[in-house]
Amino acid sequence: MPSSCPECGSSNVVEDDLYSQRQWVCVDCGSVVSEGHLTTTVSDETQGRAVPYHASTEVLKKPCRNLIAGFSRVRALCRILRLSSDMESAVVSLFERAYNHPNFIFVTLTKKEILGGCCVLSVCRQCNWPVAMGTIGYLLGVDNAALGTVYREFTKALNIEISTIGIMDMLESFCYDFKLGPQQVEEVFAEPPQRLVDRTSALIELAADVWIVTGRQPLPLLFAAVYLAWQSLNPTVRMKYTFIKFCKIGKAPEQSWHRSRDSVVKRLKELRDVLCKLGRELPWLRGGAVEPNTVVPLVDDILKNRRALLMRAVRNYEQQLQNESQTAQTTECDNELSDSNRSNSHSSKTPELMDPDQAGCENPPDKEATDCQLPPNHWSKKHLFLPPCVKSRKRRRVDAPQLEVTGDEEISDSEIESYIRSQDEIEMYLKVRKELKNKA
Amino acid sequence: APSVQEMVVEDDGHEEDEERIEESQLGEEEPLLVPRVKVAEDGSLIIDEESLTVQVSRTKGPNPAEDRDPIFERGSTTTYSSFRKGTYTKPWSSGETEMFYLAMSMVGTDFSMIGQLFPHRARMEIKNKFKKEERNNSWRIDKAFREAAFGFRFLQKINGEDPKRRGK
Amino acid sequence: MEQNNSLPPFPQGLASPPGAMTPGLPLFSPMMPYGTGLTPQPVQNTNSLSLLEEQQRQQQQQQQQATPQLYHSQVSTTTALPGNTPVYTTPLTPMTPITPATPASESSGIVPQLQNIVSTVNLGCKLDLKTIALRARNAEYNPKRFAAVIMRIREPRTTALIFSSGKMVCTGAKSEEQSRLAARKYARVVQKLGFPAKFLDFKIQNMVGSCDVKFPIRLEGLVLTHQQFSSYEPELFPGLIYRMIKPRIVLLIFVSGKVVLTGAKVRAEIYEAFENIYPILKGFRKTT
DNA sequence: TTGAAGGGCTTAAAATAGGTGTGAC
DNA sequence: GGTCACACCTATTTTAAGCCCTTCAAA
Repeated sequence: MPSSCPECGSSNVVEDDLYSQRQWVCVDCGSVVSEGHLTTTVSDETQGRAVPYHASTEVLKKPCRNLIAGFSRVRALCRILRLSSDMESAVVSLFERAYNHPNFIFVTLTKKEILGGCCVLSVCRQCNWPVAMGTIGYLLGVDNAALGTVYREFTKALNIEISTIGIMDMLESFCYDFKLGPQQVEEVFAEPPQRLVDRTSALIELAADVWIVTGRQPLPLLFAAVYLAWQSLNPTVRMKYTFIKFCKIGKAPEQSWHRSRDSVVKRLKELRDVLCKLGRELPWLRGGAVEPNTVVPLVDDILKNRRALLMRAVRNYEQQLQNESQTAQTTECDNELSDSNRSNSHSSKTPELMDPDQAGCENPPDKEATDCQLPPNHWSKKHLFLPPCVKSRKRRRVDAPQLEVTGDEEISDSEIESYIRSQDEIEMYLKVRKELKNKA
Repeated sequence: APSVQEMVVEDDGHEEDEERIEESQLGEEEPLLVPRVKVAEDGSLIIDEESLTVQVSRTKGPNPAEDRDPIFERGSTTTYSSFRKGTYTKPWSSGETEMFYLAMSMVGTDFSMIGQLFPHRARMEIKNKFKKEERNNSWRIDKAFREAAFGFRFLQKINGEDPKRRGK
Repeated sequence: MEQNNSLPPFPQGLASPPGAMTPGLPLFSPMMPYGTGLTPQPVQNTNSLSLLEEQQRQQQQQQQQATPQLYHSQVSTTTALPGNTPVYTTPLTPMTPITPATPASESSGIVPQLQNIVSTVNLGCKLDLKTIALRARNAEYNPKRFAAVIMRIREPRTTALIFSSGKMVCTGAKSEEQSRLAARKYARVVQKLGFPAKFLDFKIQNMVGSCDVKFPIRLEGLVLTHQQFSSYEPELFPGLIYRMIKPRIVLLIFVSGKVVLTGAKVRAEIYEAFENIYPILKGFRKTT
């Protein structure tokens, strides 16, 4: 039995028949220890290894410390994320491949560690094991952007099949994360997980249909959908509980939702708005107002009939549009084509956009907030359901008219001289710089 | 011995500190919820013994992953990281904005020096302010540039009397 | 001085936007039609398809078939006349059935707008950056932070990085000509400061364009059928990153229908890339 | 307590280049 | 241990939409 871990020196090495494989594991760093050294590389994983790294002859000598450290780190990650031994083997093998890939030889140690996380993520995705990218980043202690950058390089370099875990893959496990069993919460809060899963799925499907999913982070949306689902399954009691209270009732760890509260709230608003649009189509509600704060009790009915309601809502909307345009006819139509986008004989001059506040204008143009609204015939007006970013356009960029130049224009001396400091200015500049230096 | 994790800590040790606090707090309240990690003094990542024990005992039975039962233990798979480096800029007061334009007319587009004139503003904040003003009030930027001489005289004045005084 | 004044202003080969520069003439795309085999197409190669891939492909094909691409608000495009005259009416009913996607030879009628040009030029002499920073009002120099002088001019509104080697990078212009004019102005400023600056090897290094296809796009569908070109990680970035092989252009595609194109050396590449992507995007519009 | 608003970050491309991280030999 | 050959930080521009943070105003 190994007395200590060769990696971190800890004596906290335990026998572990995990996954019916008898092995010694360092509890502190996750290294798998055997006969005093690491049983690194799953060489039996016949995964067409490009480089037979330090051939099996000199295992102890060559693998540099960072590779060994990397192995224990990826193994630790695998254990934390409860990967099977097969998956862990695949991860380790993949990591060795990635570590020795020419693209990653000279990269920083940080990047090499992130590489380990990428291997875990990649294997998880291929096995449909629901792990968010953010989780890996959290465990590695790196920001998501860094992880994402390395992940892209990694998949490219190793020709890894890009397989994204969709929001639906995450949904079921996500719902089960909430502790809403009858033993865990008051009876009125309790909810069988499967019921929650079913309703949340329906909500997410609806959300996808009406463009709330695309381009958005999955987890805030899941939080919003689960919360709405939970409320709608017993509206009379649960409607008064805010999202945060729900998280506390369901014992969701605060760090999982705290930072994304704002996004969750935005998704909630979007979901409720959509539910309202559908709720208003319910025949038996004729005349009754459906507002975001009262729509939750209708969710059951809405989801049961969502396909029909969706079609009805769209049909009615289009009919209404048609009526409006017929009455308002005659007027000139559709200025879509005049958008800066469209073909113009002199594209860069877009005469419609003649900017009043050109250079040389002394006074504030005080036109300022000209167009915060969409043009009356914007294409988005033709559809009831569109990505929110289309409907809520912020101020249209008033692109200043671009000077049409040949590039060979005369350049006046005076213009150039306006960029040059006079002798007095230079002296003053030096003086100020010196004083700032002294103060610092 | 230089290890991978040490390098990481050097990179963003500050944020690591914050997370460390969060984690230890969490560990105390909900031992079974999440398989936990401890961050050692050297910054290395260590599996919490207790959660490892739990894990081992649970995996004695049929293996979840091998059974392809995604409902089994889900733990922290949905935990979000967000070690994001956000830099918050305090809003510019109108007085401060005036001083920004004054500084512009004095030293031009030397944002580093302007940053030194504004002790509580980093160089990047000055640059972002410039970009924003250029977008929304380009006429003022132009004006500041044209009035460079005036700014220069003003600088002479405040520099001679009290170079320390500035908008803040 | 202006040694190169007599050079053709735009030696890269002038490319008209498809249908844009020829008022009165029918739209015609000077670019290769799609389906030449040179442009990225939905994954068709059968070699090395994993089981998963195969499944995804089949799913996608089903999805595409089920996707009603029959409703569109697009009308037969005519040349836009100068002066904003609306030239067509949107049909009152947007339910006009059309032939399914990929009308290979039809132009989109949309012209990407150039947003940013990056160019380089060699001033051909060693420069003392401290002197430049001291004597130019529009300059900034922090050798500790960055080894170049950052200089800005007001017209064309651009920024330049000037290195002690004499090499210069000019950014921010919205056309090739603007970029060249700006670069010449920077060179003049340097000359005025007493350096024997020349104007050698001016070159456009990168162009960024953007436009709007005016319909929403199912990015999750696009990433499945074009996975070899696409990266879509909504956890990290809301847009889909599409790396087109020919022309070698990277596109950022957003659910809103907005598209950013970058990586071009000449504007024709921007136009060509957009004409390539447009019929693909049309296959993923599906509004509710 | 809740939201709204505003600012700055994320992604892509490309050149420029010194100083330094990184590992093989 | 020095050389070599990479990586990769600082910086510049520009668009897209989302996220995440702070501040401030109504309930």
